[in-house]
Order: sequence, then structure tokens, then C-alpha cells
Amino acid sequence: MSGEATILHADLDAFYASVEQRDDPRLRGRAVIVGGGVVLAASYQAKARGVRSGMGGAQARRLCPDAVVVPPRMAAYSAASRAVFEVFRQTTPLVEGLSIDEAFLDVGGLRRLVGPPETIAAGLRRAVREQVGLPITVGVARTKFLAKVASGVAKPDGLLVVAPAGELAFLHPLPVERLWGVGPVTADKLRQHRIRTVGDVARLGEATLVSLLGPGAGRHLHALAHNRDPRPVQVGRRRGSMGAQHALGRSGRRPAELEAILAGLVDRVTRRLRSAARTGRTITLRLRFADYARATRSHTLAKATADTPVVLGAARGLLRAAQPEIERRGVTLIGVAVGNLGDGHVQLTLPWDRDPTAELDAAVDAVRERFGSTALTRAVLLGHDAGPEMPLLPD
DNA sequence: TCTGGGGTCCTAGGACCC
DNA sequence: TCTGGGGTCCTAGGACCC
Repeated sequence: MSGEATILHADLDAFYASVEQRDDPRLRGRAVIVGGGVVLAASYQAKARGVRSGMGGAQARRLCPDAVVVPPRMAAYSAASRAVFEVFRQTTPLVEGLSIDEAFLDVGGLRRLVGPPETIAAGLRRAVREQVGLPITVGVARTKFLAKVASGVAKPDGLLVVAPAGELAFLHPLPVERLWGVGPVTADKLRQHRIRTVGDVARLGEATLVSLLGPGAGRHLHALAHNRDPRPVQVGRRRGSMGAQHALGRSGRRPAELEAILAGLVDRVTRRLRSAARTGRTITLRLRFADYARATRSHTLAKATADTPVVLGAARGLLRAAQPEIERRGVTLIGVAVGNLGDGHVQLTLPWDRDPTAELDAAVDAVRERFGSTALTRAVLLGHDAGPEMPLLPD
């Protein structure tokens, strides 16, 4: 951790709703709700009326009857996200994406070349506005955690730099809910002990917090309340699981219908795995019952795969084992996830006296067969004198 | 607050190994 | 025959995030 505030947390404002307002001038300045069944995103005009993401659609329309409700356009949001991340990477190569609409950037090395972090953050906001047409808020601080808190406080369309000397004065008056990792359950436990602000947390010893929240959460919270967060910005983090899920209505489904839905979900996930050139070993079946209780059932395969029939076989086995429970409790959501994701590497071992380049065409065909045509991005030859790494075959 | 779809990380017990 | 300490992997659940 350096002595200077050099970490940026950049967070697009009301992302999906802002894309809709950008693309349809009639929506600008108006209350916009994206998503029908539940609110996926709400414009700030809708938020001002109490609409929140995750809220039921009926309640949202009650709160804000004049809101324009638009169906989500995921492709447009993905494209906008890619464009924004392009701007991030023009700013610095040290970008760690957190979700479709936020990232950490470390601009510590840019002072001499470009300027101080505050100038860089202002330039970043301007570039996103000019090049992509979207409002974005940036928090700047010495740690990731504090930068994230700062952007949350500065929203919408703001910029907030927390100087090292002012860290605790900024942090301690905030309500505990502002802390990253404090949700409804933890906030409630803390409230029962009259702990309401970050300062209240900071006054407690670590042992007290641990006894209240458990070792993991207790130590974590204690560190955050004193602004201790040594995690560096990490470039190139990859997701660890990929899933798809589908909410069912209230009405029960017959086993055959559930299997058909499951097959559709598995198909979606395995396609995405193959086009991302990833494979995974752990298949998880996700269920939600009529009383909204959740359950998961998982199975780990011996070999990583992105193969539809293999994943479907495992998922179907889990579903059949859970069938009695489903019949008893009723099911309202079914999902499947593939976890334990590897790199999607395929390793081929050739006899020592064989010319590897001669085998390469067959190897490439094997990889395409397994992952689909867009998957192969690089082949690496490892061997006694093959050299470190051979970039090949851009695809 | 009556509930979508996509993720992350942590915990805890049991199996199994040395 | 009884037993310690340490590690990894798997499964299931829970809290949290956007």
C-alpha cells in the first residue's frame, strides 16, 4: 500500500437505464425502469421515487406510475461495457474488472507522465462521457475498499478523492451498511449491539467483532473499519464459474418439464463455456422452493469439460436425486452452474522423436472439435528446447 | 420487500492421505 | 491397539454483490 491515493474505483451510474436514455432521447430526464418482472435497473429519476433494483415490477409501478418500463437489451449493455473498458485500458493497463459496470484502476505509475490521480480520474470521466455517452462516478483512495466506498458516496456522476490524511474522518461517520461486505444480516446483528457507524465498529476490539460475526467476517470488518486493505489491483482475473437459471411460476412442474428446462439451461451454459474456451469440473444444480428457501446439489467430475451431454448427464442425475424433495416442497427456480473452471487448456504429449509442427494440424482440429471454432487463441509448445512460448494462430 | 439472473467468497464437516 | 497433527478435496449452505 503506497502512501498516496492512487486507486480509482470507476462505476457507471444506473448502467442499463443510462444506456436506454442514451439510445432513446425521449427517455432522457425521465423515470426509466429496465425489466418487467423485477427491476433490473432504474434511472435516477425513478430512484428518487423509491424504485430500487431487485424490486418487484408491480411495486415499482405503484411507486412511480409515470415511469417508462423498457425490456432489457443485454447485447447493447455488453457492447457499452466493452467500450467503457476500452477507455479504462487507454488510461492504464492496470484494470481489474469487478462486474459489467465497474472496475478498479491503479494509476500510481502515471503521475510523471500524465498527472496526479485526481486529474486522471477527471479525464477518465470526461472520456467515458464523450466516447461512450454515459455518466460514470469515480472514487479515488489509497485502498480498493476505500475507493469503492468513495464512489458510492459520490454517486451519481461524481468524483471524490479521499486524501490519506482524511481517511478515518471520512470513513467513521458513515453507516455500517456502506461497508463493502456488510449486508442486511450483518447490519442487523450489529444494530442489535447498537453499532451503527463505521466509527462504532472501529472502537470495538477485533476479538469482540470475531465473537459477534465469526472469524472471517469479524477480522475482515475490523480491518476495513481501520482502513487496512492491502489487496492490490489484479489484472486478468477470470471468473471461476458460469451458470444459467430460470424462474418458474408458482404452478408446479412435472419432472419431464423440469428436465426439458434443465437441458435448455445446460445448453446455454456449455455454449458460453466453449465460446470462452473454458472447461469446468463441478456441476451445481440450484433450486429454489415455494417458500423461497434455496438449495444446491453438486457433483465433481474427474475431468474438466464443456461438453453438453456430459454436463447434462451430471445435472440430470442431480435433478433426479432431488426429485422427492422437489415434489414435497414445490420448486420455483431451477439453475445450473459449472464451476471449478480451468483455463480450457488441452495438453497433448507427443513422443520425443516426433516433429511437433507436423502434429499441430491434428492437434488444432482436436481443440476445435472440443471447444468450437472460435476457441483457439494460442498454442504453447513446451519442451526441452522449444523456447518459452510460441504465439500462434490468432483466431 | 413477495423475489431475476448473474456472480464472489467464506465456513464447516466428512473422507482420505501422510 | 490406540492415537496426534496436518493437509487436500468434496459437498452444502450462507452472506453478499451488481
